[in-house]
Amino acid sequence: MDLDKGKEKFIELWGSLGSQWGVNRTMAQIHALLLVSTNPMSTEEIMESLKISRGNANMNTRSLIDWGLVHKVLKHGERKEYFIAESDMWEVSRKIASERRKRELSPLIDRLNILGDFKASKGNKEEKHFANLVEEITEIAVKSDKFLKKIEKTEQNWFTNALFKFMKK
Amino acid sequence: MDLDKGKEKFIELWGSLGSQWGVNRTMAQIHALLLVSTNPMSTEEIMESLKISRGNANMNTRSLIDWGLVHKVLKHGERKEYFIAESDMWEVSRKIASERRKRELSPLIDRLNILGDFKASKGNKEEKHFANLVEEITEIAVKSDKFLKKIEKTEQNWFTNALFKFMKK
DNA sequence: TATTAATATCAATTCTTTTTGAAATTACTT
DNA sequence: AAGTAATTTCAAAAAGAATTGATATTAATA
Repeated sequence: MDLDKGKEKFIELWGSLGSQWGVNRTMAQIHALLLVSTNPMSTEEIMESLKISRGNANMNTRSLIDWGLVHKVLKHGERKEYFIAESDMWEVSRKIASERRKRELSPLIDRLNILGDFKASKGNKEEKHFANLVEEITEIAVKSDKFLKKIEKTEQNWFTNALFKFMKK
Repeated sequence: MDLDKGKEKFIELWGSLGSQWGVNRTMAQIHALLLVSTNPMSTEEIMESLKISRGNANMNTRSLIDWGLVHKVLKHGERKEYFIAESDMWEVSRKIASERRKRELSPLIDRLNILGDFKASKGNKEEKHFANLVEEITEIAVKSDKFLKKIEKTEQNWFTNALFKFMKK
């Protein structure tokens, strides 16, 4: 497989994966495109490469910036903005974990706490069952949240080592 | 908040969450309904409770069974099938992790390996960059895969304890 | 083996999400 | 401050995903 073919396949792969980590196809494709590119790209170049509209390119590039996965680069003497992707993949994983925690886990915990008002009234079997369910889910959500927060703060090597030990048994 | 209102809120919450873990709204709602219910429910009852069509109820109930999150229950002397949800939430988490690993991580690794043929030809800067990227992603995917496999096999208490220690620092 | 009661299927429809592209806005440059 | 080159916005269109419901299939009973 030659380089261009490889890049193309990679963009395709990353795009189809996007939905798995909470991102639409175009956003994932732009990300992939910038990941494989060795130099910053302009909106025009992104549009051209992926055959997408200006609006689409603009919106999704900005989303990637919001996620912290892509950065603006200004070229000396040029008016146009260029974009470059964070290419340390451990850092990328951290950013995605962080963003999803904020967007998904935190609101979940808030909403579970509302249902948790139930804990007080452990009356009949039905109520116990429900209270217990909410409690268990809350516990898992809170633990996951802590776990991800930890990852966010952790050094790459420390983390991989710890994980490795952990997996050894 | 009274019990029925609580259950209703829970079903709504779980349904809206579904897409985050790779499942459609109805599938998540049926799951929630069976989780809060203290006794097995028939397709009719599910249709009625959630106000959904027979086809929809049937397809999504079967998906839940495929995921291992719901089981068929046969009532003595009755022709109808009833459904019940696995209600130990740690077990539920494990099943979801397991299923997603199989559906998402494994195929990803396969596809990355194809791109990885590149590793051999570390020629110019461009090729190095790309080979390196694919390698890093593969490494993360393989580590995650191992991690999830480990969780699949692990006892609940052992796992939570280990995770707890791990998070302590 | 005919009847009936249930489950499963899938083309058509509805609902949701993404994408387009033209117009509005912003911000350099002369 | 007028002109130009870029970015941003957003209503409408297209694409994609989920749902319906009528029909087909399966399997239990008489």
